[in-house]
Amino acid sequence: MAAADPAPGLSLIQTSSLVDEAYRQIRGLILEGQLKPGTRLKDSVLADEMGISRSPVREALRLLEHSGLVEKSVNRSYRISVLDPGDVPELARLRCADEVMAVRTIVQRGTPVESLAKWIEELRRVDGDPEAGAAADAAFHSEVVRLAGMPRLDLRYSGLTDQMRLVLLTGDVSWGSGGVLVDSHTVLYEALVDAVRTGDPREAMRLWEFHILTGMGVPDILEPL
Amino acid sequence: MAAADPAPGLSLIQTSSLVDEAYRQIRGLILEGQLKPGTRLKDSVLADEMGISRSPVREALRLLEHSGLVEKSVNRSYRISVLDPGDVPELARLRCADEVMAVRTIVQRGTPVESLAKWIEELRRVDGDPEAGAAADAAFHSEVVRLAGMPRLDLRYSGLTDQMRLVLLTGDVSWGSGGVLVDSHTVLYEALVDAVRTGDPREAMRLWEFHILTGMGVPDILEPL
DNA sequence: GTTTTGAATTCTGTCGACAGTCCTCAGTCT
DNA sequence: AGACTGAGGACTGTCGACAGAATTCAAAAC
Repeated sequence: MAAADPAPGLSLIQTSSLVDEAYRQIRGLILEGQLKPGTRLKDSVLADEMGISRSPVREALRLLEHSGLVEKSVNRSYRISVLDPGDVPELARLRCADEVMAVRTIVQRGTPVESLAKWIEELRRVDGDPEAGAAADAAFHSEVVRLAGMPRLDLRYSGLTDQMRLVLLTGDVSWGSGGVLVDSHTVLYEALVDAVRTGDPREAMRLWEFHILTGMGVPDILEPL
Repeated sequence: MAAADPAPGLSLIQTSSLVDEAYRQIRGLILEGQLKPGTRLKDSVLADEMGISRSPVREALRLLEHSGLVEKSVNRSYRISVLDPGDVPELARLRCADEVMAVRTIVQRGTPVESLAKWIEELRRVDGDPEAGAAADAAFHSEVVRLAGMPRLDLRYSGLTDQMRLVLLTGDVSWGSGGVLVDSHTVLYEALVDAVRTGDPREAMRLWEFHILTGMGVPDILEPL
């Protein structure tokens, strides 16, 4: 234990390990755009910059590789994954599969969905600010997935959002910046509320998928449900 | 570089790293049932048994944790994950989401699906042998996912099958052992062929989901598509 | 001017070591 | 007898070191 734990008081809960810390930091660097896709990542450099040794950094990089944010071949450095627009259709399909399953599960169980309203609110509040709009958009969709109460779905969906953020960082593509964010999500929300009330998820599923596919600019990659 | 590489000839292609080797071996031990769920895994012991040092073993364990086969808390050993029957519904939902998306994608693209026939064949050949039947069953479904041509889907589906195998190892649950494996899969196969011909995946999706849910013993966790 | 070559440097993969924490288990107290 | 306590050993988290492969860069050849 060498790194600076700035909490001198009672830090009972072990501030997780250096591996988790390194993972968070490197992931942050990538997703904040401070390191561009294709950049080479040398574990020794990263370890130096973070003031820790290479072992935890290596484990963190291995995890990032597993979740698709970095790539590597044997005896060769890690590189930040380069996700072109060509990867968007697959990501869109996976996202549809996950979110639609979340919607179905919520409806099947009759889960209350009011917690989504605050994100509609937020979308309205930040209307016009693309940055904040995208964040609220993402939060809305993550919240739906969370409501399904499926921990493994949560996990893989969050990996998916990371990869989508990475696609946007290539710069050749950008979606969802329309000014219709509020309206579009309001439709989804009301459809979900209806579906929970009636117990029939079909219309909500249809709308949800249409929303995702058009939002990501690939409306034609799937037959309508 | 200390471990025995038993290939003395021209091993040009680096036989991957010790991390991958450790990952494969430990995963094998778990899924073959040689280590029961809940068992404590000490990296030092594993490293000793494999004749390598702890570093690669630790990275491998970290990866296994990420894919859900082992669990751990800080400063505490890894343990083989204990997946009860209570985890089956979530796994079934995730499996439905993935396989149904694979079917839709195949139909949308008109991908040829003849490669599935050989697994129907195999199912007929091994009829009566539960072991081999389960293997052919799994192979059939993996092949469908592979046919969708989505690398990320492949990856996460294979993680899913690992977890399903782990559930079976608790011993409290067992599915799919009916003698109807051949018939059931033949129906799926023919429906998929039809769907590809007509371009309408709906009936195939319905049947597929029904097959998965009943096969895993949770027929009622989703409204029929 | 461009390409090739080869040595120096850098980086990765793996190892052994050390400090701190957790677990074990025998001994003690109620 | 059962619960508590406290050494003692065992295991994890992290580090620095070393060998081998990859990258770099400058000099030489075309």
